[in-house]
Amino acid sequence: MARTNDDVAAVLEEYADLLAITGDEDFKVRVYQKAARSIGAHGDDIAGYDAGDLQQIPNVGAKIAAKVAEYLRCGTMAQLEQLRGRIPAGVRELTRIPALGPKRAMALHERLGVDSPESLESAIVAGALHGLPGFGAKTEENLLHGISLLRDAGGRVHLGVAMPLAEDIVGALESVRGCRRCGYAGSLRRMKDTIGDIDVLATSNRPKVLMDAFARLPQVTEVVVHGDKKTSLRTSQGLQVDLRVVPPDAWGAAMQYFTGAKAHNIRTREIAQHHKLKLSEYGLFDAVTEEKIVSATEEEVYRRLGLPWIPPTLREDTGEIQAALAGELPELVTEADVRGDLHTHTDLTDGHATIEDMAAAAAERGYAYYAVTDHGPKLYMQQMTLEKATAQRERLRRLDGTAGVRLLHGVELNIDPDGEVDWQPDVLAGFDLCVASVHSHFDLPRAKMTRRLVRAARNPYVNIIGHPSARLIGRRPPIDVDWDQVFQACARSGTALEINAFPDRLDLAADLIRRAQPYGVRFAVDSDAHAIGHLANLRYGIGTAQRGWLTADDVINTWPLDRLTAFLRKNR
DNA sequence: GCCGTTTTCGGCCCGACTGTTTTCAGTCG
Repeated sequence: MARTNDDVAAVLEEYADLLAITGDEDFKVRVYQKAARSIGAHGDDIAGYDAGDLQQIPNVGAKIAAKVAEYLRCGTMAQLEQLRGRIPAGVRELTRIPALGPKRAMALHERLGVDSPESLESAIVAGALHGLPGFGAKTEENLLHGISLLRDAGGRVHLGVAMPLAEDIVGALESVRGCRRCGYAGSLRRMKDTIGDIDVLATSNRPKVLMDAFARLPQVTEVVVHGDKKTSLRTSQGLQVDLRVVPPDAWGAAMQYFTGAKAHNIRTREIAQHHKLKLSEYGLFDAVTEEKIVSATEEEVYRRLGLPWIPPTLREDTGEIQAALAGELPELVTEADVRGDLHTHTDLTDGHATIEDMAAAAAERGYAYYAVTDHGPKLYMQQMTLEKATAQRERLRRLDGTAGVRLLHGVELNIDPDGEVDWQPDVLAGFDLCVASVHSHFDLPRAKMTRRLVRAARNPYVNIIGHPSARLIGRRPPIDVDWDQVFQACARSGTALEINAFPDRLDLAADLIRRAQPYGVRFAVDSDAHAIGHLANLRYGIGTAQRGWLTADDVINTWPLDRLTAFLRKNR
């Protein structure tokens, strides 16, 4: 969450990796990994913590607390430096090669002096691995392949890439004979903003038929592993897709198992252990008799662990287990709660559809209200003028009410570097709502950037800050802002923060949403649609809102129109 | 190295697949 926590988590992970490489005991490695996760997930910034405070964090004992306190004080830890001295950074890099872990990375380093993926490649080509125990011909081949994969690693993709691919694959598998149920799990079901691989789950009594069909899908470029229960393949985008097939009555247990983040699963399995139970993808079993207790549905599995069903979007081990135990899980906002979209475009500026077509599509989606918010004149290439905006308003008023949708006339203003927007108050007052967004000058220093957003939020006519961090996933980092100041300003002035549902934005991001919510900030989950097809992206925004633990009450476009219009008047 | 609703000692999440093994270690998720 907070920056310091991430730094410390990364340092502890590095320490754990180096311990594993040096062959230290497994449980010790796991303990540092566990502590790293706990600190990474810890709600408060630990920057000012002393060793005593640190020990209050789960899985942080006296020894780790001392090391972290040392790191907070000096910027490093003596013991980490010691390991770094023994193990070149390139050796840790070796473990990023698929199928090469700490043990064999160390063997390569000790026996052959290999200290980077590049030097491993040379060693293999030179035949230096011949005769090295545990490294046969097939392994050499796999390592060379792994190094080339690492070199042009596509990395993670956003939801807009992963979701359609997963839905295509699920659709194809559902039509295979013998397939009972099929669905995606993993980070995709959790609606994480980026996806490293796609996990697909199916039930069948004839797994082999399904596995073979999976391996023959047209998107496949490489079959990585191929078994009866698990098959992994790589697609042309370089994305790995795993298919797991379990017996039909294990659907719930398997879904539970393959949906949660690793940390969430470890927590649930630990809870099972405490109850003298064993939890796996096949079910919840009595640890002693091995007798199966439940497996058919996720609800049963959670219930038997003493927990309510936990929505997939919360399964990150960032407090949801404690909340579930305390009966304090939020009632998350869902797509069904949404009554309208408050940020959309038409072909008057950079949209692709007419105002009539967009409004009809909004009606089709069952919205009660719908805002058209084309760009203001300060985004010069859009050639907007006050005359055009006025003409659009008249056209929209004539359409208003058709098919039962209340049409709102809005605008997406541009926030300039000083926090000023396109028009003066007399013009802004003519709009039903104003979205204001940053579209340029992304590199201002933090203080200036913060002042810019705070000023925009305090503008009595600005109702929503659009895509607040201006990030583009994988292409542009978020702007540097003191978010707490912005959250405070938004809460006080009655300005909502947008959760822009465009899959390469998902902005505000879930961790910042969760930080903003306690300030009393309201949110608008908007599609920012530039075409009819984009309206359906809203689901990604809702997933992000859920990951930020939001309820429908936190989201202004779930409100009835009268409550929304009261909010839009701000305190004017 | 951490932790405790059988434990202050003795445990530590679980299972699948591959490759090099002749029964299993290493890796992955």
